[in-house]
Amino acid sequence: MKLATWNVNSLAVRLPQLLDWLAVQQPEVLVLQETKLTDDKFPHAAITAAGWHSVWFGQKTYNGVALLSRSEPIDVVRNLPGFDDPQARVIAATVDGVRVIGAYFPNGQAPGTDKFAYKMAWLDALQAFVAAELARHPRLVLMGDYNIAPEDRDVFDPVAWAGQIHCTDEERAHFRALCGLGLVDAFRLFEQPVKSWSWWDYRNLAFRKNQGLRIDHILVSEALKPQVAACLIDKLPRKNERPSDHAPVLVELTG
DNA sequence: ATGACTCCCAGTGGGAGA
Repeated sequence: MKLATWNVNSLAVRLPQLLDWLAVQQPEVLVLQETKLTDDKFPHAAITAAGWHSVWFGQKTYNGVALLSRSEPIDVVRNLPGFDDPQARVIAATVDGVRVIGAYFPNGQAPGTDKFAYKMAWLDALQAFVAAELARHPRLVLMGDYNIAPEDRDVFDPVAWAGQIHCTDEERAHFRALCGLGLVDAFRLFEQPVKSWSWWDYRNLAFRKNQGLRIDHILVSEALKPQVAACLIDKLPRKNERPSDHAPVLVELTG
């Protein structure tokens, strides 16, 4: 069973690339972030025609998430229950007995700003939600654009980025707290190439120079950990014309 | 170097992203 996450940075722009990628990779489940579409504009028909179920939760201009799956998704949850939020950032569903939470974590802009405070409050609410979901669904995957680089080895220039957004102690503590609920970073279960990133700035020829961050993650529960056979970042879509600034991350579960 | 690029909504520029 292959599951994946991809921040597409506008599904309206990236739909052809998404359909191409689905045809090649054939994931059982894919969660999307930054669809930037109101629900009435979600390209449901094209995705259905390609052979995937889809559920979605979006808004105008910013944010927006979706979950695509080969099997029908059930028990769909949109956003964090009890956390009143005008921003569309979370979609969860059960697919083939696996609870999948897809999330677009807030950017946070910079420490000390209102947006950073929002990120911290959102992370508190996410942690409570994941804990409750784990209690009901031991077989669980939390994946998406975390906007957190967990360790210095996830940053191309850790000295320049020290204390900057995505790399602050507060954000990294939240990442570790999520792991403390009984989740593990699937990517780090395997030997990986050094300088593995999931995002590269559009500016400065960053992709060509491989200057990026690893901020898109797949965390799996302890119950699923023995089934994790592989986890990788697919850099190919970043080489497309008009690419998203993020690459998809995939995990393969046996059985 | 408070930049660089891309997307969006707007409207002939500006905010946000990371």
